[in-house]
Amino acid sequence: MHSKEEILAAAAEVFAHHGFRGSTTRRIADAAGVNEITIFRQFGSKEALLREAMKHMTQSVGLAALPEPPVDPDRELTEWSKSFIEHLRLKSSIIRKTMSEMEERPEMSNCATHVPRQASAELSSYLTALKREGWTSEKFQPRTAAAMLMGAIFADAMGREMMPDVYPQPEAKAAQMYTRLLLRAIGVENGSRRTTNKQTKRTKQLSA
Amino acid sequence: MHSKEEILAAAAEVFAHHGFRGSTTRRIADAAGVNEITIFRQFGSKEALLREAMKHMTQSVGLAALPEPPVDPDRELTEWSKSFIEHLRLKSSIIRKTMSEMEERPEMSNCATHVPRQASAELSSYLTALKREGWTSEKFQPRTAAAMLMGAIFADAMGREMMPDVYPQPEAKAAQMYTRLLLRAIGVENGSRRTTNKQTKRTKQLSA
DNA sequence: TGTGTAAGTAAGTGACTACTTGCATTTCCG
DNA sequence: CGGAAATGCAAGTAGTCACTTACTTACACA
Repeated sequence: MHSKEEILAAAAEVFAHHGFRGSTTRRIADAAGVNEITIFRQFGSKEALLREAMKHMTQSVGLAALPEPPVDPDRELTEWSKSFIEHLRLKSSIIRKTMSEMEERPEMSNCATHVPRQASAELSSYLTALKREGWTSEKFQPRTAAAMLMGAIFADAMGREMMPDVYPQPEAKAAQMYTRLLLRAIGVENGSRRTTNKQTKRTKQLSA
Repeated sequence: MHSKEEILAAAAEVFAHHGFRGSTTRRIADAAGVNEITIFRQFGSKEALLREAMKHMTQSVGLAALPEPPVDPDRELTEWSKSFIEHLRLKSSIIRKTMSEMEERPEMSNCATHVPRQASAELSSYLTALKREGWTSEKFQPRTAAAMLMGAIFADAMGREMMPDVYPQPEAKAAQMYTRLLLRAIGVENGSRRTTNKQTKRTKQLSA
């Protein structure tokens, strides 16, 4: 009974280091401190185990929330970016493996898209709110701006280890620097609102 | 003799689809229309073959050049971004595989970092030139801005296939949209220079 | 005390892997 | 034409892979 969780954790760990083909049932069993047979009795096959391990892992992810409506865009977005980059860095190995496996094992990576999809939706709606509430002075598509910030953060988290000289220093400030650039791109400055009377009816109702 | 090139091409193709462990010598030989033994006689081992295939492939990459000094930043940067994203999309499979293999086979991915490193260096120096020549109105670190644009483009090229709804539409305009956002972030507008007397001595000499 | 269930041990199956050996065939070039 | 180099074919080696079978041990619970 206790072994099921351990096997799932071990499978995720081994997969992160060696990919699907490198995740032999022997290695997973050793990592879990369990007999190889137990794996087959509990999960039926290597593929079923790794599928379940994937599902199990994506459930326990929590991202910093973005407030609705925005109050302090610079602070809020920076915090969000930091928590996002931290998450990506922690899981960078497993993300790289999953991405490389997506053509041969689409079900696995489909389940892995859940976190970035949700992050993208939240960020997009936050940027839409910024626009609606009059914080921005430039025209932009929220989805494009969101993809740009998330893309910069993603690439940093994936590539810095391999090419440290390409990414900004210090590593700890990178999320903040990308966030500042994005805010300037959409015309948000100094934490002050451009206009205050741009709220929609719905928003007025909500804040009333 | 003629088979050597075909084997290298086939190896790259198979590696792009199946990764290192999935690139069996049998599969590569079949893809190249060659007997499996020929591979061992020509390259000695599977690892040596894939190493050579990697080197062979990275040599034939050409990126759009960025002029020095900048003349029309919007046009030039957009063209550069387009050629960069096109290159990444063409090679997205092999890039994903190489990235996922970097922990287990560092030599291979070290050779793969050559293109992005060079692109980063060129873009950074172009952005530095923009600053020096007075095109920009905002403070920024060239390397950070370069990482942001390249990161957005990279993430788009890697992830759009898996999550099309997260990235801007239409696909063909994505590079341009990221470029515009970056130019606004660093304060370049309308193709007009902010100041004209900010040139350094060296630049004046060159233009004389 | 007896029974069911989860776990372990030992051994093995067939398929696939990288790689080798020995020999026949083709291709090219002087 | 002659000889060397490149390539193909058949067979095989030693190892690993996922997965199975048959049997044993440990423990919970009634």
